[in-house]
Amino acid sequence: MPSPSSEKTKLVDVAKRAGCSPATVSRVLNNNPKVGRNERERVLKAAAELGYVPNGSARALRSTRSRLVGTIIPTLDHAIYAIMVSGLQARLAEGGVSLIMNTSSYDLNMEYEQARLLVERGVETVVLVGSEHKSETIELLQRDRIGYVFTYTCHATGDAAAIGFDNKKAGVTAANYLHSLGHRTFGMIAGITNGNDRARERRDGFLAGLASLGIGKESIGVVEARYDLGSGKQAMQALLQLYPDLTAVFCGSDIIAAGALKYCQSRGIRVPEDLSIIGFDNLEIATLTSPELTTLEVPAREMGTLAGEYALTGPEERHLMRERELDVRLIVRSSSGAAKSV
Amino acid sequence: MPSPSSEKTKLVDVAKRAGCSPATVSRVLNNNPKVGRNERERVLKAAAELGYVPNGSARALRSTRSRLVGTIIPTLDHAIYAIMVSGLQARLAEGGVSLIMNTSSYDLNMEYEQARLLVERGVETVVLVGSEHKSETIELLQRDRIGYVFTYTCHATGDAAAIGFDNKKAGVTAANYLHSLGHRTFGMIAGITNGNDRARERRDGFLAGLASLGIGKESIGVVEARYDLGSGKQAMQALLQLYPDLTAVFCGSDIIAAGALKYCQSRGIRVPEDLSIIGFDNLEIATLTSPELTTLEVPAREMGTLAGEYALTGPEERHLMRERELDVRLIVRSSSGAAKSV
DNA sequence: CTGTTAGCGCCTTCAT
DNA sequence: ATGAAGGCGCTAACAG
Repeated sequence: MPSPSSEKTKLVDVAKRAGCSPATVSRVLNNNPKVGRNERERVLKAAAELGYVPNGSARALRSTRSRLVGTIIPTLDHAIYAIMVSGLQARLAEGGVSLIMNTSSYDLNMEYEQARLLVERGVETVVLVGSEHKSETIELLQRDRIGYVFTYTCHATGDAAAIGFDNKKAGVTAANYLHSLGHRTFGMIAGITNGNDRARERRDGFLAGLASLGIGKESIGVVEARYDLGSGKQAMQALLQLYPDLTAVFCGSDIIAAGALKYCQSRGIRVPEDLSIIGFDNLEIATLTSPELTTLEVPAREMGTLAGEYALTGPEERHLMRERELDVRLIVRSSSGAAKSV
Repeated sequence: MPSPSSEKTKLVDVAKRAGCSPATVSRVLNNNPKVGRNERERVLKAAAELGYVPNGSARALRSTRSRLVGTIIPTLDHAIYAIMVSGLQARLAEGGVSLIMNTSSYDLNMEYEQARLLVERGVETVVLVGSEHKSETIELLQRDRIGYVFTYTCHATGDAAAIGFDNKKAGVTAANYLHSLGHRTFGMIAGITNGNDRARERRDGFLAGLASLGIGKESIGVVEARYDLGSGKQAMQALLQLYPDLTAVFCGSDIIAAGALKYCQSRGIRVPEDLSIIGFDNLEIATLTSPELTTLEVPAREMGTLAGEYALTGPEERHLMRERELDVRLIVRSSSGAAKSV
């Protein structure tokens, strides 16, 4: 026989020590109100003395409540997602729920695989980014009656809830702002739009906004870039090569904008005198560059917190939180300015 | 076509459809080699047709293999941790293991609570930051024979493995570098050292390095700051107020350095002409500032990847990876320069 | 190679 | 308000 101290203590052990039945211990642990005060205290004491830690798997198996939530984000390398997850995790922890975190590398097939894993782990809710997903992913979730929320978008579809903002509207805001500064020739460095509805909608919103201001396609150049500094630089170079006349550039993220800015500085293009650049996200980096970046603020942490709130809300009351649109504020700093008068 | 039946399909259902016993299905699912090719294919086909997803809780309960790993980091808001987690998650995903992520807000008591939750979830390994933890936390893990790894440090203690770097050595490197530039009066903006062995060791290493170069305490000023831009600014202000003569400042992180730099710019202090500033981490932001930051590169992603590797390694072979010291490289950019000759 | 048997630790009726 | 008993879905023995 191994020494008794090396065996994991289980619920029965607590029951023995407290001199009651396993059922009573279980009730105490689950805050079942109909347990006498004496019993309750004896159980709690026994559990503490034994250093009892319940077995989550057994609990989940028996009760079908796993107290697990999953999230699949494109990447943790970009603060915009890390911060959302930060808010999500913090809120879930308050409710005693654990978060399983996965990344998809912006690949919807990979997202599906990760979703399968989450279902296997028995998560009760899945927090997704954007509203574009493989139909298999959605079907998988629906089949197992797992709740799911889209973030970074406010379009709820099917059983999904959505907690986010209107990317299209944000694009329009950027268009209006730059146009109001007198600009008439525009560039956009969008994120990769393939499989990314947020990037696509931002771009479409920007184009639609400009169109309704009477700006024709011939006055707008669009390129795409990955979300990193180097890609931002390259994209800016490509953009200026194709459209040398533009005086204002809207970037799909602050990282891209920072890269674009760096390129301009390396070529002696003055920002904002020669060229206005605005970003998207309002991350900490937006205030690190010189000039500081004008940008659109994305409520990343709040989306996470609210998604956590959603996950902690019982299935009955969830429908009340089906769609939540948060504001995207324009933050004016010094990377944007009036167009040079002709 | 998965049948639209509302009941969740379980292993027995797959067995029935494949015309074999549950045990065989289980074997196939677990890649047990002694299953005939025909059987295996029939099972796989049946599982796919039914859209079968195994129940992780039941598996974990029965087999004591949860395929779950947990991590507790101070915060996700700083890229240095987000990137480590990114590497960790990516490696674990390759092995079909899920990651439960928790944050402690640099609070060791909170870390303990989160550790309890992880134990409850049945994680097989816990990835921690630093080597300073409550004894209760360590005991908890040891009692349940859960493997644990320290990161951002290379001091393995007790049952812990360590995958990281030598913070003290890094501090010495900073001291040597700045001294070699001719500086003789130094400042340091350390991270909050309370409950943070990494911050403490960096500071101690810096001081020790200077001491062995013959620099007396009276020529060194030290303040502490939280890891954000604003705190960096304030700390720089405080430091210069207390020690107006210093010509070189070592910051505990790039964020702090960026804040310090911003403060200098706002006061017309030229960097590096009047003052050299160096950071720590080599995050993307280090190249966003003007001038770009000289800094010490922390192998954040690699630590995560290796910690994942450790977690995927069987208990028998783990001892081979008990201590792993990675290099911290000095990255010289333009925020540091020679001391003004007197 | 494949099937049968017996639980893993807990919660949840159903009794009392 | 408490106890007794059964089984959640799966896998590890053991047979054959």
